[in-house]
Amino acid sequence: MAVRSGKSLKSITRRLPPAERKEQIVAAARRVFIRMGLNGARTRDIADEIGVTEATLYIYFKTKQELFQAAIVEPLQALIKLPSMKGVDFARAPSAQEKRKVCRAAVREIVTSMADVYPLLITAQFSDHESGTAVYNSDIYPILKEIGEAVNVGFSLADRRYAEFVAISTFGLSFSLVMHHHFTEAPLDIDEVTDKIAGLLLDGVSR
Amino acid sequence: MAVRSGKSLKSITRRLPPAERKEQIVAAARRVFIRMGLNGARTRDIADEIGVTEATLYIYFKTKQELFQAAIVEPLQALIKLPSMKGVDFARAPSAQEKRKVCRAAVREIVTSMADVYPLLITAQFSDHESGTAVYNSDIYPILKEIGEAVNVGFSLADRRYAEFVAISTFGLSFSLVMHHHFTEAPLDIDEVTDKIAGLLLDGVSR
Amino acid sequence: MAVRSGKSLKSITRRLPPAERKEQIVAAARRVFIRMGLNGARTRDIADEIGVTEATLYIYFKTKQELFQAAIVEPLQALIKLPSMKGVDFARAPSAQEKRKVCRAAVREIVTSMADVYPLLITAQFSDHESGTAVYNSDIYPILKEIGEAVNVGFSLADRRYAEFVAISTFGLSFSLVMHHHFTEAPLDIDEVTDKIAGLLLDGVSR
Amino acid sequence: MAVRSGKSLKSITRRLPPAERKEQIVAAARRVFIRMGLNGARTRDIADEIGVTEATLYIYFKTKQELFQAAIVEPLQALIKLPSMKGVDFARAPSAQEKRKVCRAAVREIVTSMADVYPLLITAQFSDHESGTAVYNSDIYPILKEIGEAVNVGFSLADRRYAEFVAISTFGLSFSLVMHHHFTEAPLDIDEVTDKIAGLLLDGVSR
DNA sequence: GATGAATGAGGCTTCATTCAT
DNA sequence: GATGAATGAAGCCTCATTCAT
Repeated sequence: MAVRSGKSLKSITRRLPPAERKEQIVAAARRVFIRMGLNGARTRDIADEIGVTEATLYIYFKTKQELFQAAIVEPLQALIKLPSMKGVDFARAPSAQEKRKVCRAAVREIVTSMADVYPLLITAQFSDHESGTAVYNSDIYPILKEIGEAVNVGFSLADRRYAEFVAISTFGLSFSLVMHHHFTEAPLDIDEVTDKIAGLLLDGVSR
Repeated sequence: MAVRSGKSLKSITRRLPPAERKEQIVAAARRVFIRMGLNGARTRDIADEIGVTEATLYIYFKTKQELFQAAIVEPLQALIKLPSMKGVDFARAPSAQEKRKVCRAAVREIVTSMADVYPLLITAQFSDHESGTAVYNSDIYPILKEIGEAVNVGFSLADRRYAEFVAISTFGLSFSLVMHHHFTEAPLDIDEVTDKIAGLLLDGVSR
Repeated sequence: MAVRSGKSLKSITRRLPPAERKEQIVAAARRVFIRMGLNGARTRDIADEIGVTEATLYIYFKTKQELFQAAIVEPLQALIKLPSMKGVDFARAPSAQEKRKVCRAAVREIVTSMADVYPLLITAQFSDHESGTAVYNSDIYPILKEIGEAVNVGFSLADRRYAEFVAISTFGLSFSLVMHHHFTEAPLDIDEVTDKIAGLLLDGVSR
Repeated sequence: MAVRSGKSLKSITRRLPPAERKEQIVAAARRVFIRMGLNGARTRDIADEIGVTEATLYIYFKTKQELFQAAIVEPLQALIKLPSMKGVDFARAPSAQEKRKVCRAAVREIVTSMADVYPLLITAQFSDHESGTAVYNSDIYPILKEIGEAVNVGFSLADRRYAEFVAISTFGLSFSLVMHHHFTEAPLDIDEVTDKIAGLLLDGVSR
């Protein structure tokens, strides 16, 4: 009347196809890196997270750094490229009314993206000053510039630097609100936030 | 001019008054923690920075954590309390004109503070998730609430949550601009930034 | 000319007759052990050398030690037994002239053998002191003794110990010359070396 | 009747002057490296040998390699340079009788040196092929050449290559006899060995 | 027979921390 | 008060070895 139980609980996950295992490791690493930062994260913790040994990590990644790259930096770069202001076609918006709509759509996209990107962003950016600087200048800033261009066109701003300021501001607004919700664990209502930010950008603090 | 005996160059710094030495250590630690984060910083580096041995650090601080507290968290808390909206007396500002002035002054204070606080802030906040959360909820958020209150009164906003949004936004605007200047190493013109932020808050993106 | 299906280049070698595969593994192991020593050699390197996985090695050998035995120690023992002084029949050599010839033949055999044996010898002997001692006492020394006997008879030496000295010397002469040619990668002319060694043994340094 | 014993046995050795401790570590490392080879030696074993922790080793040496260098390679180089054939002034030896004496003195020096050098030599030379080759070509071979020159002059040999052969032979004779005594743990009588080797070199196997 | 995935044990090295001097 | 020597604990990584497929 043997029960044929699956050996130990652990063995349930044993022997995964490489692609799956790799993805599982990346996901676990991401969680741990986000929680602890690059230097605070222990390979041991990452391995434990999915019930494998540290040695297994090293079948798929040569070093902890490489795993950090795959778990944090690359996804960040991928996510960041996505929202690029493709749909944000201020120029073709005929009326002021229309422009507000386009602006709101753009803000929504940025906020949505920020919600996903935030944990990766701060992990990549603030794990140490040097690599954070690299990420900002090669990945974040170019996107901000792009947003600036769009804004420039949309609002017919004469001043390049002001356009950049607007882009950075939009980033800062999204960032701070997402950060707030991360730290306080309050839920994040994207539509509400979008409305508020768009309102602020268009008209300032509403009285 | 006496030959100042042999010893070593290092020994010139020997035997400092305790308070001075402690301050020297705190300053060195601050530099290193800011550069490397809590986990990336080595007690060795901190000691080297001022030409003492690691053992000396332990005369003044029981653990690295305690040194982090003294070098990063406490100064952050101190700096953060300072600007609190003491001068920001919207209520008493008679005209709209006057209110703009008061608002601008408040923003200036926040930006100035942020410029000082930024390195401490990200070091304390993003070294690891847990202690970052603690700092945010016990130190940052209360200040934001306070700012919110002031805004609330100043702009006669009915909505508490909107006031909070404005506070967080102001934080986010200052933060992002200071961050930008940190990463790009471009100089930071506080007056210019203040004008832009205040303008944005009061009227939205200017056309 | 058929396209020989897809698979991988590697798979061409798949499924070898056991004896062949085993010999292939032994040969690969020998190369790697000679290059890196027992402790420096990695099972990974041995497997890579012939395009199989490490697991395959363990089908044929229980441990790395066992593989070392099969790849280095056993061949060494086999090679060492071969030359034993079968043809070296000093006793029956009638004239002095004849004796010189016999001696020269014996030296030639030893040098030839040393050329083959040298890499195995140093690998087995110097990988670690303990097992090196075992090999020397159980495999090398007995042969040297045998040579000593032959020499004893051939030169009618009264002294056993002197005969042993001659045997060890012959070993040392061959060893050092082969070693020299191994390290300097200069070619080894066996006849030339034989002549020189035999000359030295028979008459000393020739003037 | 307190015995005032020195705490634990271990603590007897605690806190040594750096130079002393360093020498102690080098000596311990030498022993272990000689026993186990570069790759077989464990830093753990070296530390245990003198009752310190592995961490202590790393105060004095940056890596295991560096320790190997200091414990094996450098002493080897130092010892090897010593015997150089300073006193071996064949040229000025007037009679054949005199020359035999000089030759004997030279052999004695080489044998003595070999007795000291042997363990270092095989450790440095046979730990792995690559670094062994380097040591042979840069340290051993030049000395052999020098010996060859001396021999060349002493015996008025026309042939450079033959002189080199004599040098290598002398090395091989000393090496094999010392090796024999190392492996068999028989005592080594330097005078006896010298006589035999010198005899062999001068007159060949004596009948 | 061979592999591919995985592991346990352990290696080298670093680091925060201690303590006698 | 400061140091210099030392350490315990742990970190990253490698390697021989196993085993289900």
